[in-house]
Amino acid sequence: MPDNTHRGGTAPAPVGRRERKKAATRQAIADAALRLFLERGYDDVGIREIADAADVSTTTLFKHFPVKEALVFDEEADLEAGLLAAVRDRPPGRSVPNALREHALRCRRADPDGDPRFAAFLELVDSTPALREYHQAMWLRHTTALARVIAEESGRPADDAACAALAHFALEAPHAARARGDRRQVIDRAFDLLDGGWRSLA
Amino acid sequence: MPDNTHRGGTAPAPVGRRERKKAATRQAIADAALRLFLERGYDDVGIREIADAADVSTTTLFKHFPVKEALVFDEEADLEAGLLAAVRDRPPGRSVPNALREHALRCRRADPDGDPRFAAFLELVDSTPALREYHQAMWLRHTTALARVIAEESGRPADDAACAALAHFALEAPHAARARGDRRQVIDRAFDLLDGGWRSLA
DNA sequence: ATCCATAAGTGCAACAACTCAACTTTTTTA
DNA sequence: TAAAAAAGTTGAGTTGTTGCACTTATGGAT
Repeated sequence: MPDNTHRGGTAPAPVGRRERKKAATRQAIADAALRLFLERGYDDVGIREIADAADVSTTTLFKHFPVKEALVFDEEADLEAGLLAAVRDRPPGRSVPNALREHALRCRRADPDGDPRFAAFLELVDSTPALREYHQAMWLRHTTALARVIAEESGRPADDAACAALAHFALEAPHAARARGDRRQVIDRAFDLLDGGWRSLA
Repeated sequence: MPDNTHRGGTAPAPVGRRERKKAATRQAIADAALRLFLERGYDDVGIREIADAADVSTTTLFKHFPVKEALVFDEEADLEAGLLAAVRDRPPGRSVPNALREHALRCRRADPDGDPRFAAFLELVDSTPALREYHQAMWLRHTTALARVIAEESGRPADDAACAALAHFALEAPHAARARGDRRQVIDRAFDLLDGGWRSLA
């Protein structure tokens, strides 16, 4: 039995008609959802309504997305690669924590010349508690992968406790700054803390 | 109008008959809930069932507890005092991060000679994702208070960004160690990181 | 002693998110 | 071309949670 069902890592090529159609419905659902959410707010749009708008039954909807929150983070699937690359491919001389700092600052910036839909998206997530929590939980799932890369880069054992701690803290840093006026400041101090501590490790 | 409705901080004295009865029903609900949860697991006990067991309507139940998870953390209300005290009253010469480390280690230890109901409680929380998350979110609500105390103790401005970062990380440390065999190790390394970083701050 | 505003509690119906089981249609592959 | 497999539908059910209209008890003021 030839296995053409798996998509090779980053390759987004849907091969059979089947998978193309599946991807299409999925996209239709996600699009309808995001449109409605942006129009009227996350909490004021029900599942049924989204399903109707995408011309799909609610059961079908839940076959594509496990929970309501997931409808929003459809595209945000592969940020892990970028995260790990930020550590691995950092300029020589830059410490691991500093590489993570730079990535954290670069990552969630609604830069003014990008398309405004992205800004609206960030605003939506940031202003909806359920989405914030879901996103953060999603983000933390990369902890072990990040810890492993840090271990490699610093010549420590793959399951080193210090690496695990650093990884977790680095991923939590943006969350620490939430709901404060001086987001940038807090993130900077947070990584100062981590950088100093990391250096002081034997 | 005399105000006898407020309870002075830590004073658990219900004065009027009314408040006594209210506290009684609340207790009855919480007891029934915890008993059922321990018997059959959190997810396999419904709200209606708990309400029945406590001989109360579901509406009444939700007037005492905002969400299902809150039924479990009835007594765990005032841990903040202990947390802040651990920083303020630390032995002379001990750094703030180290005081927090000690508190973290002391706090969530199901010490073997305590009553086994507490151990069962910890096991329940630890094995139920919904409860873990709720508990962590609850715990993080002390961030600002902790940050303020740290600021006082270290002669920094009350809203200092570094203090906010340290406070958040300290409260996250136990969470970082979750789902790992070497909890103790990770917590220790985490606070090593914070201690080293904190010293290296100008 | 009594009256009344208020708060606790009830019953019931509803909603939203999600699940389940049985069934139809389409596509793949053997 | 037949059959295995996957996508989708339908419809009814479960669970946490809320709203509404209503009763009962309590405590303070008259």
